[in-house]
Amino acid sequence: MTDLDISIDRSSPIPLYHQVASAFDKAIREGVLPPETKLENEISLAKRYNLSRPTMRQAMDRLVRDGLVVRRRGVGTQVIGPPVRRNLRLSSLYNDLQDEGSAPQTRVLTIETVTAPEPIREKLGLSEGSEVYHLRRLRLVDGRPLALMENWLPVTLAQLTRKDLEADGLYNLLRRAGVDFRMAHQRVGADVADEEQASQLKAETGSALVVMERTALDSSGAPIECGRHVYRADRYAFDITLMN
Amino acid sequence: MTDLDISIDRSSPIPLYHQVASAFDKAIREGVLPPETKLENEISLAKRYNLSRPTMRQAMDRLVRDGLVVRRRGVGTQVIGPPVRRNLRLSSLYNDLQDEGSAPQTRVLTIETVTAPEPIREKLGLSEGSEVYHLRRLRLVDGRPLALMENWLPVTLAQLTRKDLEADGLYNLLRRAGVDFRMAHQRVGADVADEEQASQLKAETGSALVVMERTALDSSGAPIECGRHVYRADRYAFDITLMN
DNA sequence: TATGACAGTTTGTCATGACATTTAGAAGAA
DNA sequence: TTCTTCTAAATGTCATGACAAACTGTCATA
Repeated sequence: MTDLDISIDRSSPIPLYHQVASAFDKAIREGVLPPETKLENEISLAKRYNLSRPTMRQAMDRLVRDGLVVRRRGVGTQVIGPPVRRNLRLSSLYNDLQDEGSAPQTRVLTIETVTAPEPIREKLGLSEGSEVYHLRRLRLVDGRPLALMENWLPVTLAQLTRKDLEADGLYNLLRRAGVDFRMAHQRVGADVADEEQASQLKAETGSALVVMERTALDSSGAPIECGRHVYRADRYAFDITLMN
Repeated sequence: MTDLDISIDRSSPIPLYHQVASAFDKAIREGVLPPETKLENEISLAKRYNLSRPTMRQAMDRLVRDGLVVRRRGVGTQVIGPPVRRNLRLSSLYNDLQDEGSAPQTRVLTIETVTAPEPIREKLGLSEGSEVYHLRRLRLVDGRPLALMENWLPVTLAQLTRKDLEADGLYNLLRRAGVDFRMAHQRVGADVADEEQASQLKAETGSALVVMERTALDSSGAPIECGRHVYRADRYAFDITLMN
């Protein structure tokens, strides 16, 4: 049972429940409220912070949903522990590498506009004869090849140049062009490197590659982009956390 | 704008907000409320179903969190569409295959208890000299080999026999023994098949394998089990949906 | 015709109040 | 000593009421 000192600014535009939830979130992350700590009951917490009980509950709802605390009827509320990093957000290799503190580099191997080949046309839900960008790029980290990336997207989405693509990640460019990413269907499998892949990735022909295929959708559910990326298996894998 | 007929049973132990949310959930899944349908405002919905507005909001909160509807202040509430299958639940290959309508079979190659090797001891957070089960199994579907699975778990968790393991999935056996799964950290990569793997999986030596490593934790955060599974890449891949 | 202001609409936030359900511990009975 | 019942504590559900913030559409003015 711990008393947590929180300063609540009632003149702030930030909702009260959000201020309280954030303060508890921070205290849990920083270990001020360690796992298994029993929190005061809702009624007394609400009194302590001079809030109504539903407002206090709303703050706790947030923490429960974030997996930081557990509530049991008749018992009380207890800290579970710091949040689990699940890797479920729609991101890009470029952004992921940046988040890790790496400096991703891109070499554009192909940038062309073509009439969408049949499987691409289907994946992107385009009509016959639609034009798409066909991109092939090599991604390097610290000067070392990591992935070969092939992507297809409608030309109507954005104007892309070699220079753009070598300066920033594709998803960043699309976002800047107003594309509204909502979700992506992703499949992770494996393959072995052929001669060209091995050459580009500075690996042995026949070595293992992690293969990721993805179709990204915007908020109306329309496909934006599809692609196939292959990564050196000795340098990359996909981490995720599954929950019950 | 659509009127949805809902029967609410006020004598039922099921909370009112849950009954309403379920009815809307069902209507959205079944296309009765198709994507982009504008729902009535909260106040009039609450009146229609003879509920208080916070109760109606609580039902809508559920739908918003499940990604079925979107709410905009000043505008109203709109159906997004049926839920997206994200594959984020902690499951097992056995259960996944069953869910797909397949009949998984298991051949036990190794079942032994050993003193935990150092990397396993660390992964499972065990003390020096602890005994663990070491399991190696072949999983087949329709008589065709799909995956080679190696798992390690403390002997204190359950009594496992060859017969048990060939009759049911490991996770099912552990659940039946009272193990409380909470989450698992999973990594998906790639490798190439050595001679033994190729032989067991009826594949070519040097062919691509999808590699999944996982450590499962119980609800107290203690590691339960860790394992490394390799799958024929031509037969299996990991599908997931990422959201923004 | 275009822009800005205003009004109406809808969701978001917050409060007070009350009852129901579940849990754990204590007390009583066998 | 063990089992059952009861009580207190805590969360879960639900209601009424009120104000704030964001959005859209309409109207007036330049």
